[in-house]
Amino acid sequence: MSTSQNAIDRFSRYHRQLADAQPAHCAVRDVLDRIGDKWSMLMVMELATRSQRFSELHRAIPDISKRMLTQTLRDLERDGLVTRHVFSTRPPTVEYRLAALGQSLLEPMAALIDWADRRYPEIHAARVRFDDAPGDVPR
Amino acid sequence: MSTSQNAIDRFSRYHRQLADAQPAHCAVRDVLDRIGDKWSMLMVMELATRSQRFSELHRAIPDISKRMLTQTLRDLERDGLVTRHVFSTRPPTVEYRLAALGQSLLEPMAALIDWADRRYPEIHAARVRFDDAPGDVPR
DNA sequence: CTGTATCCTGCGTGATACTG
DNA sequence: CAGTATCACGCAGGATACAG
Repeated sequence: MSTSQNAIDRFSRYHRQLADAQPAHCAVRDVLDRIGDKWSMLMVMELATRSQRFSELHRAIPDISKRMLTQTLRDLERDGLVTRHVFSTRPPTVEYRLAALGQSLLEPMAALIDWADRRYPEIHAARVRFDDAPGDVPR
Repeated sequence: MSTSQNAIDRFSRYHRQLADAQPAHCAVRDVLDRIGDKWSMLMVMELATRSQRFSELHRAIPDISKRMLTQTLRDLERDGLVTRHVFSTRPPTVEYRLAALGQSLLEPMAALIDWADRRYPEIHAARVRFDDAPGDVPR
């Protein structure tokens, strides 16, 4: 729990700043926002398997629009998690690779995914229990 | 890297299902969505410090509306991450506690937050570099 | 093949007022 | 104190057409 404690403390400090109405830009919030967006982590995981081209990625993740594919890749590139390599062929070839920074994200991400996978039965059970609870709507 | 590999494999399987146009409900996607929402993780971290009442939480996280505070707590309760304890006083007292399931999320969350904190300088630098790059807008 | 440019919609969220 | 009920809105994200 000692490793969690640091994180918690950082959050507390951040919240205290907010309470004092200070702008308080928070690195964690920033990263959480990225984690949170619909496609970024999916993309990182996909590129963890191997470097891939634009259309390969599109095939790998079929339910993303080209618009979002482009935008997500651009954001990841901007943050230094992914690198973009253009080959001057006709038609053009563009390959996306996971940068070292992106690689380093894999470990903590995997920890979270393992948690999700292991705990999902419990979460699901809790949901069923909650939804079946008497006095469902009235509070 | 062996621990990441399992997670990656699970994602690949998930994507393959999607590619075959199967419904493919994914536990990971489910959990990522929760991580992604604006307040859930903030709340879990806050409750990790200590159990708190509704208004204490509101003071601790000043920039959340009562509406979202209620909703987030309800969702967390539904998922079994948080428990809700009502005391029949006047006026009513309600205390929210982190359930065991919620506690178990702390470790992987902390790993991610540590990553965010440690890597933020690199990310920030990458952004500056990207934004200052020549041929900024034209692609 | 690898994108961009528009247009459009829904949903997550905030603001405000009300209640037991 | 601990919520609910309503309204209102921005913007993330989808669909489609076009371009180098």
